[in-house]
Amino acid sequence: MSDIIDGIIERAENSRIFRNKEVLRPDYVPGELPHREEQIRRLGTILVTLLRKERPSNVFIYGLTGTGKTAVSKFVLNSLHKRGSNSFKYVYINTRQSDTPYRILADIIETSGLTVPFTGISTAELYRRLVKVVRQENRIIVLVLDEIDTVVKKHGDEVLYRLTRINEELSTSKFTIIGITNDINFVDLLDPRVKSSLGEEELVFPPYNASELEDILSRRVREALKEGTYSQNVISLCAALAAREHGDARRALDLIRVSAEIAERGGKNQIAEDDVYLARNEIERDRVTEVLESLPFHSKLVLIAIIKGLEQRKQLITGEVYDIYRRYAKRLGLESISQRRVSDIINELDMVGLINAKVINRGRYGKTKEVTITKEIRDAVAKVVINDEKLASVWSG
DNA sequence: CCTCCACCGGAACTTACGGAGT
DNA sequence: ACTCCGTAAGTTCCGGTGGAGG
Repeated sequence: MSDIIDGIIERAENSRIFRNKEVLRPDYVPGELPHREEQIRRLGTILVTLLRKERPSNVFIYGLTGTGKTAVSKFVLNSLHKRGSNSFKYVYINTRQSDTPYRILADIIETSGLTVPFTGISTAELYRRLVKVVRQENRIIVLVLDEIDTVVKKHGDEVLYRLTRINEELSTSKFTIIGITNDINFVDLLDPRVKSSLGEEELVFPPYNASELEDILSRRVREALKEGTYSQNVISLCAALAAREHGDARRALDLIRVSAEIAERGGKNQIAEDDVYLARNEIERDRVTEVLESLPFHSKLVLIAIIKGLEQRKQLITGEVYDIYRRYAKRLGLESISQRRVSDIINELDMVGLINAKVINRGRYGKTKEVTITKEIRDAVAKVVINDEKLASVWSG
């Protein structure tokens, strides 16, 4: 057994291309963040008061995915923590993973070493426990809520309101909240009280342009890959492809990492431009696979109905999707879901980026949603679907 | 200018489940 | 044993609604 692992490690150590793969992973916080100096300075200025044990203002951070919001926040907080670890503690929570008030509270409490039952206890009780825990901490707690828009969209802003109000129940311990969002319009959903309290300070992260991305990649790659394994053309290509996606640095890093993996698997010593294109497809396929597997059965069936329907017609509307879905469900001997639910599923599929759905008005012929899908995703779905017996039978039959 | 289609989408409720507290 | 709780998936009910066609 262990020799299998040894073999893998050995091969990893003897990599032809990688020097340190970690550096290219999305959650890696680099020692330098080029082109984000301004944001670092501003966030740092807001948060230095932590070292004097004073509560900093709450901060709101806007910016699209892969513009360095999370990295800068972690970077600044880590740096300050090194200089005064007793004066504050910080808790990072991604609200995409912890997407309910209950989970958020549980996560905060758990950072103090206590365990909280997964379920069974009321949220109100959790607030009580939180206050108790925080009181014992006796220092400032910086709460970083990443992708804060996802909770608010699902569960409203009450959690935020209550968290900002916790300060009033405390004497020595204080909460500071850093809210990170990539949806700029999201503040409009907030209660004015929450809005003003949370937005004491605001920071905007603009997207990187192609040359900035190229610079970022070049620096990272120097650490991550061995010399002579990559050309400037390959870097430029990754940067250009990522720049097309609104300047997403995460995407650029993924591209170069997967390109390197592909080159390595092919036994090559150098990354070619073709590897980058292959990487792009592979990333897409992996994403689709992951999303698809986490979907409930009926959602998958609706997706197949959409794909199959689009093979017949140029465009599809909700009613047509529902009809096709119903036929499939019947063929499988399953009870159908309501059209209302299918409408929601279409929205969900749109949200995770598997399809495009947009509401259209066809005057006399009603208001509905028009659904489309890209060829890449259709192909990726086709490859995943054959692993499920039921789905495969519908797919081919 | 009005009608009316084919849905949209909010809200409240249901069911099934795993677990807590007492 | 019994009651209470959150989550996930789904249902029922129902008030909108943009614009082509009369």
